[in-house]
Amino acid sequence: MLDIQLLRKDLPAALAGLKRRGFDFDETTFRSLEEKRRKLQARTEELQGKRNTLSKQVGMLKGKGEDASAVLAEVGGIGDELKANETGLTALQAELEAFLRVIPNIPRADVPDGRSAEDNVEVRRWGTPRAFDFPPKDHVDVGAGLGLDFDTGAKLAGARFPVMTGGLARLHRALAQFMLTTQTEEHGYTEAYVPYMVSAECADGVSSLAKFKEDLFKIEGRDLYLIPTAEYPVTNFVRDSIVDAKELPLRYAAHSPCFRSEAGSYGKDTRGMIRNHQFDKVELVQIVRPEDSSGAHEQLTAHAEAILQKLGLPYRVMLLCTGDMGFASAKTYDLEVWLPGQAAYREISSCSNYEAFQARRMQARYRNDKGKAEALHTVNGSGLAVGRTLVAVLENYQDADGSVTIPDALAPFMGGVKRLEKA
RNA sequence: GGAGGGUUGGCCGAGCGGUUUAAGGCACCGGUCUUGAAAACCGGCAGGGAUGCGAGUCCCUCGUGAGUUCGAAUCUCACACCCUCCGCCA
Repeated sequence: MLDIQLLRKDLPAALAGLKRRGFDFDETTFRSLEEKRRKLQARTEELQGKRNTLSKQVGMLKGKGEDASAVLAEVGGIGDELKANETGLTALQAELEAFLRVIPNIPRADVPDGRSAEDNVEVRRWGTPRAFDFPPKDHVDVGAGLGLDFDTGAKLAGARFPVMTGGLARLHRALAQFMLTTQTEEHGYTEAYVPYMVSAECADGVSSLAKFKEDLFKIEGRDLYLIPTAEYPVTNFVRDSIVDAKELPLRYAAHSPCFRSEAGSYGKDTRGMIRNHQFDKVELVQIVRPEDSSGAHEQLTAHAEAILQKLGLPYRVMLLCTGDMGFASAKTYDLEVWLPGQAAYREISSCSNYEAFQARRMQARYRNDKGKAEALHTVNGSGLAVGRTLVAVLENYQDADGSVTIPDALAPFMGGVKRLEKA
């Protein structure tokens, strides 16, 4: 959520920022709501003040045993108008709040303008794609003989649910373990185990539930949603609280399954494990002072990159343009891993700085040096998406005979298994 | 599923219709004292909002929402959440 003070004090600046990402801000509605609110609030507070003053007089008169009927008659006349004003004001404020909560974040100045992924900017590249002396297969074909089974997944739950068995399932587990261990032991994150469902309130704290409800799986009859990423529960650790500045920065790494309805992506990436309803991810979350978020964002991105480097997977870092960023983000880097089967770089991690946008939505604050409660900044990113990393390993480490060599970094987690071979 | 208890500021905790503009303590900040620190003492200290150049003034908030009342943390109703015990159960 944007700072309403910013909209009140410098609307043109906010509008310019929103325009960069192609958001059509309804200025007429906003100005009209604000004007109505201002007038109604002033009148309501005036009446409330009057009622409070007179009621206190009643108490004083009665305390002294004097007659209060004149004051009672006066205050009685306020009742109806006050009631109507209060009701109207509450409704108006709710309307304003709802209006504000569907406005996206303003991009940072260093985010390039653009309309779509075409306009994203490559920041750096790591590794050299391997030269194959045979035509590399994609992960579906490589995995077919190794325990990757979409037919069984479809029988159990429908399309976009993978089943893995044997060494492949082990590799999947090893990847998650490797990521979590690296992030906690080498990069200083605190491991977190979290609920895989969150309330509507939490969901609306990290993104806009009103806007993106269709992307989530809802639990029938309950105010609970399956999490699309561990960012949802972890970021909400600080919801409705004022964190002691001494505790900052907070840094958490959480491994969880992620559930996404993928509504609107029909026909996209229907093959394989690129886009599924359920996948695992190790998520990195940093909760920091405002002045530290930019540095934390770079650092967290490097922490995600470290996983790809240790696995020897070539990748590039893309700075997303204004038109391709997520709703809540002020700046986002995507990591794209090289997939020989597609001969393309594909997203495997997304690292964003939300600045105070999420913190304001969830009332997450800290006490600054002046002793005032101030909105925190939140930064997060995948470190990494486990399913897509498995895809990258299968495709990059495949051999001509259909087997897959296990990257050295995974050795401690594979119990001596060095290669996955067809049964 | 059944029974009971609870929800007050950053934290703990008093308060059960009008000297509560929410006592007191802890934490935190500033000061006195001290070689320095601790202790002690003195002072400050909830959040959000309206308005004003400003000093300030005012409004809202005691889990949430309704209700009673001139006036509600306090009384009534509904709901949510937490805790304890019983049952069931990985």
